[in-house]
Amino acid sequence: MVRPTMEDVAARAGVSRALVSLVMRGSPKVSDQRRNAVLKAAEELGYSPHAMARSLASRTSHVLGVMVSDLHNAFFAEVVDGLDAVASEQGFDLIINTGGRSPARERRAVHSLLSFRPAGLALLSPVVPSAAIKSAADQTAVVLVARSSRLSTVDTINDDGERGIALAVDHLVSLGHTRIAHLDGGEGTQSAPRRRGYLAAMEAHGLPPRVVASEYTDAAGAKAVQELLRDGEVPTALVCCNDFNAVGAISALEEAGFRVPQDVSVVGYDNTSLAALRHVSLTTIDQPRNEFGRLAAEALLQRVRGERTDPVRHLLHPSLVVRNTTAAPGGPR
Amino acid sequence: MVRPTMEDVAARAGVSRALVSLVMRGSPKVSDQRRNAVLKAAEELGYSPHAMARSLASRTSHVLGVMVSDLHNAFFAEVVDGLDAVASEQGFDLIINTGGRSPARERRAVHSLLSFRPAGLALLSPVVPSAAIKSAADQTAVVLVARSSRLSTVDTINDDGERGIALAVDHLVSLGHTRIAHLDGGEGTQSAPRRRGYLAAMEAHGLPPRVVASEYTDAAGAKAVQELLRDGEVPTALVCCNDFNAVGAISALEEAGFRVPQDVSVVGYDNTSLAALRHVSLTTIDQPRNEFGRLAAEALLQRVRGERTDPVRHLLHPSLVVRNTTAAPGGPR
DNA sequence: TCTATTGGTTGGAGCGCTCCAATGCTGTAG
DNA sequence: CTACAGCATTGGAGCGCTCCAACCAATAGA
Repeated sequence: MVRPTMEDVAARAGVSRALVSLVMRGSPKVSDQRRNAVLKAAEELGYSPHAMARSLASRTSHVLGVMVSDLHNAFFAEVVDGLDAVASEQGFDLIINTGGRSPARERRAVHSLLSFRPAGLALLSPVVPSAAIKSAADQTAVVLVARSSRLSTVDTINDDGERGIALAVDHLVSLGHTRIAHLDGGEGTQSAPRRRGYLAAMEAHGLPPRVVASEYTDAAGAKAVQELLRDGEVPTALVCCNDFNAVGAISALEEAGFRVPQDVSVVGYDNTSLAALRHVSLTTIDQPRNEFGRLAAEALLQRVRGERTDPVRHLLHPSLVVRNTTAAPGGPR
Repeated sequence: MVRPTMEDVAARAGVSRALVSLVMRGSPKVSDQRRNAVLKAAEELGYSPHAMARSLASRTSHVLGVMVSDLHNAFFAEVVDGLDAVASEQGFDLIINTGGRSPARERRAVHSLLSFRPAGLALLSPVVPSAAIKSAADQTAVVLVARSSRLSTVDTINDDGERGIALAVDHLVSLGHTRIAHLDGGEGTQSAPRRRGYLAAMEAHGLPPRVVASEYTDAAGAKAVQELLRDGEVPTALVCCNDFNAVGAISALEEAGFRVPQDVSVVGYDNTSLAALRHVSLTTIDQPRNEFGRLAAEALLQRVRGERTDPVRHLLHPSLVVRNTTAAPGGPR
C-alpha cells in the first residue's frame, strides 16, 4: 500500500532524482542508457508519478474538471466522450463530478472541482446562477455547454434550437401537414429557443401556430396530448420539446386509438438512444453531442495555452433524423 | 486567475500560516476571535484550500476514484448517486472517470485515477483483466461493483442474478406459462448467473428449458426473436437478459404480428428508465442500484479507516417490477 | 595547448499545505 | 512571588515533485 517515490526510482537506477523527473516527462536530453535504466527501475518498483505533487511543483495542471448536471441523461455521456477524446489526445485528464440538477449540489461540485486547481472547467448544462459561474471563471478557464451566458470570460457551446425546430416543421410541411402543434418544454433550458423556432417556422409557412404547455418528461408529453384530445382539436403533427416528451405523446395517442404516423406524426428532439430503438423509431432532431464535447475541450485548451482571451460562442447546427413516426397526413405515402 | 494561498490569508488576518491551517481544518483549539479574523480574510480573498497540496502534505486523501465502464448506461448513474451520497456525507470527494468499455481505455482510466492517490477506488463493471485489478488493489482500497472476483484484497458488490431470473420465471409460471425461453446475454458480465438462474428455475418447476443465444442490445433481442420465429416454435413467454434486449424482442414480436402480452409475455432485467416509460411499460427485474453505490462507498471507507482488511462480498436481492408486458398466456385474464 | 561549446547530469529551492515540537501567555496553586 | 499547568499560537521540516542554475566531461575550434 506504500507507493514508491521518484527518490526510490533514482536510487535503484543509480541516478539523481532530477534525471528521473526528466525521463518521466519524456525529455529528449537524456542518454538512452540512463533512460533505460530509469524505466527499468520504475517498472520494477511499479512506480508511477504522483499527479498532485507534479502539478503542485510545476504550477500547472493537466486536469480538466467536468461538472455534469445530470449523470442520468445519456446526452451528457456523449459530450463527455468528446471532451475525453480531445483532452486525452493533448495529455489532459478529466475529473468528472455531478451536480444532480440541484443548484446547491452543483455549487459544491464546482467548488470541489476547483479545489483541484484544474486547468479548465467544463460545465454541462449547469443550473447554478450566473454569479457562481463568474466566480469560477475568475479562477480558471470555463466553458459552458448547453447553457448560454453573456459573461465575457466564459466560452459557450450550444445547438441552434431555433433552427432545429425549424427543420422539424419544414419536414412536416413538406409531407403535407398544416395542423402542427408544439409541445413546449416550459421552464427547461433550451425550451425558449425551441418555442421561438417553432413560431417563426410556422409563420414562415403561413400556418397558424398552436403551443401546448408541457415539460421534458414522458408523463408530461402524455398529459399534454390528453389535454389536446379533450379540446377536440387534434393536429395532424406534433413537434415535441424532446424525445421523452415525444414518446409520452405517442403512447397517449395510441391509447386514444390514434395510429402513429398514419393519423398523427410525431417529431422528438435530441436523438437520444431511446429514439433509435426499433420499438420507438422516432423521427427526431440530432444535436452533435460529441462535437459539443470536442469543441468544449478545445475552447478550454486554447485558453489554457493562452492562445485566446476573447470568448467564443459556438452555435452548432442540429440535423433531422427521419425514422418511422412521421408520414404524410392521412397515412404513409 | 492567480489564486490566494494560505500565506496570503495569514498575512491579511495578521496570524501565522499554521493558524490558518487549523481554522481551515475546523480545529477546536483556536480562539473565536482569531477564527473569525481568518474566516473573514479568507472570504475577502476568495480563498479555498488547495486540495492537492493538502493531501500531499497530510499524506492522506479525501478522494475516492470511480471508474465507470460505460457512462452511456444510466445504470451507473444511480450507482454513482449512491456512492456520492455516502462519500460526501463523510467528507470525501468523488473523481469519476470513464473507460468506454475498452480494456485499454479502462486501464488508462484506472492509471489516471491512481495518479491522484485516492483513498479508495470503485470500479463499476470493469472489463480489465483481474491482474490489473490486483495491481490497483496493491496501491489502494478497491471495490468492484457488478463484477465478481476472488481476489482477497478487493470487496465486491453484486446482485443475485440467479435469484433475479428466478423471480421472473416464478412470475411467469404463476401466470400459467409453461413454454418460457431465455434470451441469453452471451459474453456479457452477469449473463452466466442469469442463465444458471433460468435453468435452475425451469428445472425446479419441471419445465423444459430453452436458451436462445443473444446479447445485451435491442438489435440482438430482435434478431433472437426472429430466429425463434423461423424455427416455428414460439414460446408463450420470454425472459430476456436485460431491458434493451427485451425491447428489441418486443418490436420483433409485434412486427411478426404477435401482441405483447396477449400472445407473448416478455420480462426484462435491470429496470432501466426505459422500462418505466409508459410506451414501453416493461415488466422487469430491479437491482438496488443506489444501494450498490452506498455499499461500495461504505466498503471503501471501512478499509480506509482501517476497520477491516478481510474482503466483503455483498450479494443484493433483486426484485420483480410488474408492468404491462406480462399476462396469462392466451390474453390478459 | 587552451578556451568555447555542447549535451548530459545534478543539487537545491520551492510549490501550498500539514504536522510537530517549541513558544508565549494567561491563570491558579503553592 | 515563583512554579506550573493548560491553552493558543508559531516556525520549521517535509510531502513528491519541477525547474533552474551550476556543473562536468567530451569534443571542436583557435
